[in-house]
Amino acid sequence: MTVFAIVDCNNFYVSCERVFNPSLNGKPVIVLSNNDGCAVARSNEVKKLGISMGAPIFKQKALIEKHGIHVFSSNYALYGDMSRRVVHVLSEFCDDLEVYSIDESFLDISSTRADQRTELGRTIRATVKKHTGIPVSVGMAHTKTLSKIAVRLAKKSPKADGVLDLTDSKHHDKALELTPVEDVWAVGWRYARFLKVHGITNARQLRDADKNFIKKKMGVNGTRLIEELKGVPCYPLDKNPSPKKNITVSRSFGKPVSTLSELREAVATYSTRAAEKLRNEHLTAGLITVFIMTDRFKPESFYYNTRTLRLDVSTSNSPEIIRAALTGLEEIFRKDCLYKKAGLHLSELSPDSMVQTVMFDSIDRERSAQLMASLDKINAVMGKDTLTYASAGLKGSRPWQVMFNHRSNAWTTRWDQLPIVT
DNA sequence: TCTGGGGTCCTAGGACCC
DNA sequence: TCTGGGGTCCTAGGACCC
Repeated sequence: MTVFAIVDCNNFYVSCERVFNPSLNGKPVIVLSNNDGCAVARSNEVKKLGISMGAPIFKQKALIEKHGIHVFSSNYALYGDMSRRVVHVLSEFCDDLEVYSIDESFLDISSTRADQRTELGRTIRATVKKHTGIPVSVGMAHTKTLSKIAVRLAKKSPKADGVLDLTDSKHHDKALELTPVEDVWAVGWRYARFLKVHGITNARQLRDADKNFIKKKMGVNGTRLIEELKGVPCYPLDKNPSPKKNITVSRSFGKPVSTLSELREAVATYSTRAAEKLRNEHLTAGLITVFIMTDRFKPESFYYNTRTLRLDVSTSNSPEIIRAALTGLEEIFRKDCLYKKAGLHLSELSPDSMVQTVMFDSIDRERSAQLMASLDKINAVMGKDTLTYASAGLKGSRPWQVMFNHRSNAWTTRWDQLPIVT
């Protein structure tokens, strides 16, 4: 029988900040979303104060001051790099590894002897800490869902001390009882509300609930969830994630904008980023959807619109994507609106080796591919945005640009921001 | 629910076909 | 134009994840 281990980084973004600023250890720390909007990572000290995940930060001002909470803007360059380092360490323990998210990986540890599993967990924990500075927790079980329950308890229980083996079903009743239903993987707040109304408040009750009743509300995923809680695996380890099906680039603006020219700059900038993502994945897009919206917390004046355009030939060429996006933008732009956010989705993605060209194609695809490759290379070597498109506007004169008022340094990915040992 | 961004999967319903 | 069953494809919307 398969045994999954999930390795989960504790308070990941906060831990990354602490690696490069150890004086933050033991202190309350929050990391914010883009535009410094809401809390996306909290240290244990902050969790105890009752600030929840996703809490809008402007509502927490008083608490922040009272407790001297250290607040950081998110620094994805740093977190992405630290994440790669953690995965690198894990890959030395296990070839069968699925990188599930920026701070979680599943390992197939079926070949480890039962009486050595906890020891393996401890070794993984110590090694990741030693090589990266990041504290992790480990949960083990016969299904992914149960391993998530195990890792949650591993963090909470002082006795477990960060590692919990939940393969033995004799511990299941107790563990599932200790897990509120809203903390079960695949149960969001809407399903949680529904389940509680029907008297299901913990994972044990969910496991023992009537399958058809759950299926009616939650569909096949509900059925799978119950099976997984019973120890029957429905989700295998996915070592090679299938290629992306959509690419989205969107941002809330640092300040609301009202003019078409500012929106054009923003949309051109996002288009450039989206095209880079495509090329990184060796994909091309056949469909592009552009959208703009005003402040969604002001329903009286809310405006949202999208336009979808089909590209004649599936492409990852920046200028073509910019052109299509701007065409769509002009169709949905409305005067007298204060826009808060814009973005684009790319879909109908296919490998760039399989592009179907049309007869009488006006673009020299080979040449433009070479141009894009050179551009990506220059930006990779000289720094992001060394070469950009004029339509994206000039750096420094973009009022719409995202605000990061509390950003730490990109300690590991930028030469000018390396930590200095004194 | 809740003031970010980037994803995935599932389902219901409509259009259209034979 | 309606009557019937059965199927596919597409899209929008809803739910979830981190």
